[in-house]
Amino acid sequence: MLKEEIKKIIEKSIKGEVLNFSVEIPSDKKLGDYSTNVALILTKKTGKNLIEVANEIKGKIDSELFSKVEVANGFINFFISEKYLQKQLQVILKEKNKFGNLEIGKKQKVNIEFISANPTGPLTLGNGRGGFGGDVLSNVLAKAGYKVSREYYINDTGAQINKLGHSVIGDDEAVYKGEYIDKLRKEVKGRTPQEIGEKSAKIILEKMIKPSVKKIDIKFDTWFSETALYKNKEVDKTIDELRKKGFTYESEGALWFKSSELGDDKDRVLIRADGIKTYFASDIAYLKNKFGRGFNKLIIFLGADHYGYVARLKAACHALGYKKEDIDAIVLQLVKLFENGKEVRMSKRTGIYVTIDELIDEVGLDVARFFFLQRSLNTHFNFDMDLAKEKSDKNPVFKVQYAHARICSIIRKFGNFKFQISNFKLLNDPSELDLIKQIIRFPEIIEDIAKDYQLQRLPNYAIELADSFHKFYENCRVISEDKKLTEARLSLILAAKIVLKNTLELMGISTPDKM
RNA sequence: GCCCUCGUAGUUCAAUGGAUAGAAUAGGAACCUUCUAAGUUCUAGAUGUUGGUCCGAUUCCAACCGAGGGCACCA
Repeated sequence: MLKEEIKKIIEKSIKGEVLNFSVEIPSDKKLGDYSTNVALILTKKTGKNLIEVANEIKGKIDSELFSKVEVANGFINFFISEKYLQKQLQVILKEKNKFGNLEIGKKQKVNIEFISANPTGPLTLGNGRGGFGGDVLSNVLAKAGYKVSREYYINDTGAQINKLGHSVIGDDEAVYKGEYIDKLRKEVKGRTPQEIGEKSAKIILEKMIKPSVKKIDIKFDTWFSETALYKNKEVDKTIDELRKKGFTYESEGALWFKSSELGDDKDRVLIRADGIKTYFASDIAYLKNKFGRGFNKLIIFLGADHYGYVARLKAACHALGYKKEDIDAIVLQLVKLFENGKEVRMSKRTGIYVTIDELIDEVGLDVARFFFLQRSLNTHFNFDMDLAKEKSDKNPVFKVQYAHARICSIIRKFGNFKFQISNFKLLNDPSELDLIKQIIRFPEIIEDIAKDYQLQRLPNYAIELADSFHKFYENCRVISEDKKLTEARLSLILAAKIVLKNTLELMGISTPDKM
């Protein structure tokens, strides 16, 4: 990666100094393609004159990578040489859809658990947010060299299921409402609320949740049932282990976990006084089960309303002898629903919600994915269906897809060709070089997301890449009388196509050949 | 009361402590005889408040104001 290479060159020129400097892309193109603050940091440490230090470092930098190195305002700015950029095209055309594959994951096994909505009703907007996030993060981590497994945890036993049973029966303990409950009432027969609840949960999972998951194009490797943890006695075994290790105590008839000793703000009940095990008990067993399957890292998507869970999960993790750092909890803020400018409280219990299916039917999957992914997961999200519908035709995803379609159209028109590396030196129009600069950023985007999970980098990058292509398209005609130039430009747009496709596919968005 | 998240153009969102705060939409003005105008070019417009740290703060710290969430023998 270019950024890494530049960093190494700088480190060489300041040998002996260990500094936490950065290399970044400046906001203004006039300030170079990449820039470093190393002189500012070094000056602060040594107290020497800034300009002198910067020039001294600049003097030691000698690389074919740069056409120009400048000192300005204490920053050292690098201008990438045309030769280097032209050479990169070859790399992309050779690697094709493998371009951007990284090895930072070192094939470590990662388990990503997301959605995991209770089987008590349809998937809603919030589940969509988590669903797209989990799916795309999985894609990115896989690209970064991790072995990724997608998992959906089904809470198919316990209090919620009992309440579902009551709701289907329609007695005074009913909590869930909606058409699907009325439908289940006609279909499901059973002796007890528990039995009816369990049967209903199965139907909801198979007939509602799984089809919705398929509709938003997510494939889970594992659908993990909570009931299985009880059947295999894993919950009991886990509680025993905690007991033996001295992390539990009895009080007022209940069994408690000493989570407060491990970073949580209070202790938590594992077995209630009435003998019923809490969800937390099975969640610990589930945690142990996941580590037991050999995962090096667990990523868990949680809604903000489950935020309090993070501390106790980490406490449990520690108690069982695993490292807290091996669990990454991603908390996503809730989606608020607006209608006609007013907030409407979403709740499965009141029957007021927007389902995933409705969203996809209204705006389409590509728009929905792009729309959700553009927002950071920890920002509060106000969703207005009318507004979303109105704006969906103007969603920037189309601009990105359009760039891909335009490229396909040109290639269709010209037909097959073989690229000649020697022709790449003809690519020296500013818009051509800009496009190459955008294209080669792709691996850096993957790396950044793999590190900080900020998925919105992906749609943002996609827009910038598409913009660069469209500008190139306006400035340079691909198919012309000049055979060599035509071939060079065809090579360029082919490389752009590869990266556009890679980017869109990571987001789970289609790549149309025609629009 | 304690804890977490958020507050940026009219609107919806970006911005590893960096230079003139970016996009997209909505507004104003241009560009199709030329590989797709779902595009391009120009224009106007924003960091809740008050302090602090720093050469430099949207970013870190403190307080305040506003919004959401969490602090159960609920999930």
